[in-house]
Amino acid sequence: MTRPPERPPERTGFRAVKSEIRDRIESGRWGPGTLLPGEVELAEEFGCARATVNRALREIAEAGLVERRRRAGTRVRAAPLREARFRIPLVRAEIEATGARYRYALLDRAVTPASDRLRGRMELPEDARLLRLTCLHFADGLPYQLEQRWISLAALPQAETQDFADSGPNEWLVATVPYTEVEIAFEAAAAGPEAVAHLGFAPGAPVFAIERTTWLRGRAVTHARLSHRPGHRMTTRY
Amino acid sequence: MTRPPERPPERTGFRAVKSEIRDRIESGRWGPGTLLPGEVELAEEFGCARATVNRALREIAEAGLVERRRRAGTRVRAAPLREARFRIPLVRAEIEATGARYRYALLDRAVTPASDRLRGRMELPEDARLLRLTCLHFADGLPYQLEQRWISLAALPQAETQDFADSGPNEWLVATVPYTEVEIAFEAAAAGPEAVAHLGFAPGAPVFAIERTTWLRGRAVTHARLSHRPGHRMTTRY
DNA sequence: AAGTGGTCTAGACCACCTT
DNA sequence: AGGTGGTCTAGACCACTTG
Repeated sequence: MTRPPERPPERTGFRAVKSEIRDRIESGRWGPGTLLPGEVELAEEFGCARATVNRALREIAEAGLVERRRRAGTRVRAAPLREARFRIPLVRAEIEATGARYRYALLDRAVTPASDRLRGRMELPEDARLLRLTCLHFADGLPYQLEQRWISLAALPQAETQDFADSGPNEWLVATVPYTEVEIAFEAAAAGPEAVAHLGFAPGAPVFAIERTTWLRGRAVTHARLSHRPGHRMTTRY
Repeated sequence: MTRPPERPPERTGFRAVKSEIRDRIESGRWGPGTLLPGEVELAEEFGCARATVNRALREIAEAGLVERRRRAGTRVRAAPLREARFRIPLVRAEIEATGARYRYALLDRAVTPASDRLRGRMELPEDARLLRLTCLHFADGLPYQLEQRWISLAALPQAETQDFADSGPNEWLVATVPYTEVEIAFEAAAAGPEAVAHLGFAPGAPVFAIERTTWLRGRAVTHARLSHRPGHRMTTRY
């Protein structure tokens, strides 16, 4: 048996400093509320420049383990404020990553005015016109995700001439238009008629749904509701 | 009307460089796939040190807008790989942040062997003993979240002597034991008997549930299943 | 082989906040 | 008022990777 090419713990550099400091926190040697030594002092201890300690501490602070304030110094957080990060990839990538074959189908396409609910979510004016698409994404021939999408024709008039028959609107969108703001929401909802018809849910069964809205410089671009097949779990580990 | 103390866009520093570069990407001037100028060149353009450009670009890369490789340079990502970040605060903080009054109740407490499902989730040995707690968190007197928690007594023997009558296990845990790894999962599940009894769900109704497991240096510490009251939405914006 | 980003250093000035 | 972190600079060496 040969070992995988495992990196030895770094002996120098900001990674070494970072990992040593994390270790002192995680081992309890520096418990919650402890005031850490100043950057200058740590730099002396580790035999490096202050900038190196600074980078290590900055990253530890970003991770939520410590809190830094001028003049007050760096303190171990009482309740480590950590974030869960989820990557929300294109469905195609998500499906192909599991080794399954991806297939896409457009179920419906229409131009509509915006409903009140949508105008609220997307922060749209009253007379907004939207392109509404209903799509289905398959993994190995089985329905995987139902996508209900609305595209603002004010922001993206060229969407009206796209037919979206062969590839999904999400792929077209990411290649076409950048965005500056995103809102993502997760919820558990009762299966509606479309989820029943296309995902094989019993009426009222629990559906895991993601809603995603994007804006470009304050202007709503698109809103999507992604409903997943029964049993879907969204997981992250860090 | 006075304006809020709005910060003018920075004129110098890595923030200025960062925001200018983001702007060029978001405006489409540097479209997907574009190779950016090198750090040296950008430093000349912006009249700053290379380290300043480096920091700006590093942060833009972390945000997923560009991809950097030695020798190859910095490229605008074709499909911006962006992450959704969720803070999962203590329920108490979550409730009090809305202005509501927080109340806690312990419903049940027992020491049990680990079920197969739990042993899988927590990666526990066969003979593991767990402290199982069932708790309810109220907002303004109404049930807000049902917490089903298991604590490994091998990792945390002192949990056995805690009674958890007055404050929740999560608060005790964050103040007592650090962790190095977390797994978080979201799902939509059908309301079980406890959600029906305590959260007012109809049997089988959709419940938004978060499962969270933590380890300290490879050793399972605790696992929690948090079920939310009807209509709960988890949202993030960036 | 060479050019790119990755990192470190030593020094400096500054903004901010706590005391 | 003074000490802390926040940031910038100029220069240097290094690691990686691609041509």
